[in-house]
Amino acid sequence: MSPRRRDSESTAAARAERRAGLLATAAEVFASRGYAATTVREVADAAGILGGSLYYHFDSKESMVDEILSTFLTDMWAAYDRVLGSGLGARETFQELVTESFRMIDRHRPAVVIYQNESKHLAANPRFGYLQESQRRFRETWLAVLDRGVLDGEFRADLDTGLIYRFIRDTVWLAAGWYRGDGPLSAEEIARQYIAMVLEGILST
Amino acid sequence: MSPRRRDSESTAAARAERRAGLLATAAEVFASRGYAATTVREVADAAGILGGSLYYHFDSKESMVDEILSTFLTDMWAAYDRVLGSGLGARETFQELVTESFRMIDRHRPAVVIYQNESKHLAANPRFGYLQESQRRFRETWLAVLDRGVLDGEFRADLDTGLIYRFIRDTVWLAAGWYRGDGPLSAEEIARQYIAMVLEGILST
Amino acid sequence: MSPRRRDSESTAAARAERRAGLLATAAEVFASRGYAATTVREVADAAGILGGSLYYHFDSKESMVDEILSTFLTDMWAAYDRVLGSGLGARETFQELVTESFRMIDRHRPAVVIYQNESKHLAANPRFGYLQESQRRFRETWLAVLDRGVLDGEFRADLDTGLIYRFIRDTVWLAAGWYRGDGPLSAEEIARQYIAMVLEGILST
Amino acid sequence: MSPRRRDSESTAAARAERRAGLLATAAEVFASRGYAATTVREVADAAGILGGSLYYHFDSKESMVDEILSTFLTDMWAAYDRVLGSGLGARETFQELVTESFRMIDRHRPAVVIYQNESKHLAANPRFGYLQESQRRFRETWLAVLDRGVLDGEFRADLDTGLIYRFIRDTVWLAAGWYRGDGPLSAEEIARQYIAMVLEGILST
DNA sequence: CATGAATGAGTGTTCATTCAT
DNA sequence: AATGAATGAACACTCATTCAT
Repeated sequence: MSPRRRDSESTAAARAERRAGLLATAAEVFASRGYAATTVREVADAAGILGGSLYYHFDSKESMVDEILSTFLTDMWAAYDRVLGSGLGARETFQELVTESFRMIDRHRPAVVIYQNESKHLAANPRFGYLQESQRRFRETWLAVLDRGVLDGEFRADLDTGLIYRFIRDTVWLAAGWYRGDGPLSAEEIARQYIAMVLEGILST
Repeated sequence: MSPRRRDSESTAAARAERRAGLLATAAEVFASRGYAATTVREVADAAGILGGSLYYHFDSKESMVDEILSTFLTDMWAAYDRVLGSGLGARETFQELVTESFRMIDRHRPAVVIYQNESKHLAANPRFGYLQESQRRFRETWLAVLDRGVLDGEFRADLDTGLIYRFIRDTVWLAAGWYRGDGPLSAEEIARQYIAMVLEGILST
Repeated sequence: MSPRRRDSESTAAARAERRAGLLATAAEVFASRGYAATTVREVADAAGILGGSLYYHFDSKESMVDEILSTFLTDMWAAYDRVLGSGLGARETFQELVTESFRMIDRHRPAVVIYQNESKHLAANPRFGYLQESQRRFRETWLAVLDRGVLDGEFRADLDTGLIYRFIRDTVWLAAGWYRGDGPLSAEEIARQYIAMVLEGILST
Repeated sequence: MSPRRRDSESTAAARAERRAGLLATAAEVFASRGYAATTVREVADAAGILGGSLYYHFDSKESMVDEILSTFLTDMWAAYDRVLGSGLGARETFQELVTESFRMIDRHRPAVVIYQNESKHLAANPRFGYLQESQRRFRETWLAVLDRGVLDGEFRADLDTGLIYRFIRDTVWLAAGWYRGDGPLSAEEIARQYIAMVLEGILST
């Protein structure tokens, strides 16, 4: 490795690190104020620079959310695919997917909040076509798990799986709105309680 | 009734009807595009008038959401209070509250969507202080039902009621995002399935 | 006089009276809030009718000021012409013109205030060409009186009459800004004090 | 002085200079068109930039007049206080205050015009409370000078000082409406003539 | 005569974005 | 990398004016 190469690598790495830091800041602000309601200046203020300076790092405000959301979704699908590829039964797959979802909230909380609040509006933009694609796949995945569970006799036969899917999807991601990483409950603990509720119900037996 | 009174009544009624119609239009647009992202001109376009004309009927964009949300909340609390005052046990109260919630979604769908998406940001404005108050009361009400159910032995003793409350709150209102009054499922049918899931779980027994 | 004519006369008279009443109201509002800053609705509110209703009586907001100002100026020039045609000397003419000016303030206070505050801006509009014409004649008249007074030896020979004219013009009309018809001083009393100051100075002798 | 300090000083100075230049332009436009009737775009046009660009330098149209007027008043009171603190008699104080006033017109002509035309309306806004305070002090100052002059026997005993004060106030500031710095008369020359008129009258002796 | 609803041009202001330095 | 000044389109809102009733 020549010093020259060393330099260009370290500057490229430094640049990537700066981008990531700025994106983390932006995600936090977008999540708390809402993407549309957040001004570029607010993001810049939070990062300690001037509004115009952000444009050295990013093409536009839109490209910031874009990167935030796609990073999160890539990570999420990697985790989901790991679960789906491990040959578990419906019930165990259910448990693992829920658990991974809460872990995602733990790791990407601002991104999940943005995803939950803004993806419906953003999806109208062709640039964010992958959001619709991801939602389609998400639905497909969950329905398959639920349907197989019914078929295998693990889940109740009278379930409207389309309906149950919607309830699950909504609750899982909305937890990002109130989850605090520093609170008393770990992501795994929350997942356990949630799984217990959905699998066994809240009635005493 | 003199003709005079008749006239003033009918014009007052006509005015109220026009307001209500415009508010319904505004609610629809706010719900689908988001309050902040919706321009006054878009609302006016949807109503078939010009932007400025809305200001003959309303003071501001803000006063429109205000009226939309407070009308919904007033109606909702009337229904909730009817249930809470009828002396039912925890489990039946739970069922009735959930059912009423889905009926609200049926009757006030756009308002519920707005409430769900925007109330966090709007609540920062003193004018919308009633949103925080309503949320506080909502939480109090549901926690009381859940806690009593645990105490009475109707609900499982190991529930983290604070956590369950959050899950219920999220799912119930988020259903407004996908519910269609003209779809195959009535509000009562959706409520029944939801109640079954939460009370008994999705496992086969 | 036929009853027919009587009717049309009385309605014409009633209409003229209504106009005059509305104009008096408008003048008051224009004077206190400023012409540009006053909305048509404010004038209508003060008159106890709705904004649009004013347009039954007047073509436009502009035509209201127009009528207010031209009525005042017509009255003023009639009084000035009476003085100028009575063959008085420079000093007595001076005294009489000042006295008439203060009487004008007494009778047309709101109009004078509007004239003072707005005529400079209105004069740019061709419709108000008579304002410039009136100002020209006003200057001519006063300069003639001052110059004759100097020539006749009644006024000091070292006066810059152009300068003195401006001072007089400004003070005389500006008095409309603070004069109250119901205050302790009559228009004639104020005129006397003003004349004494300008003619003899404020030094003790 | 390090280059660093040099830089930050020169940019801060450049910024202040730009502000001052824009304010001078704004004052000119406000004075000639009237504050309310002037649009922000007109100010910007006069400055050779676009409407929105003004908001990089100023918070609002209001904050521009605010700065214009308060700068003028601060300067004026500094000059007045210098005169009042120099232990002169009533007559000489009178002469010096008048002279300083005309010098103010010379230096702050547009600001004086705005002050004269708009302060009555602006004073209704709490932000401009200092206008009322300044007017109160102005009146107090002049009345004290006139009253002392009467007491000391320098001014005529039969003066209604309240009335004379109003005349003086009006004329002095209204001169800003016609004074041209490049005209034939200097501020001091105008002051001399004005003082002569008020002190000794215009009658020949 | 007056109302009530609407128009449409224009106002102050915001904000994502650009670019010379 | 970042600044600071500017752009220009868009926004919420205002208001003189119109007109059917």
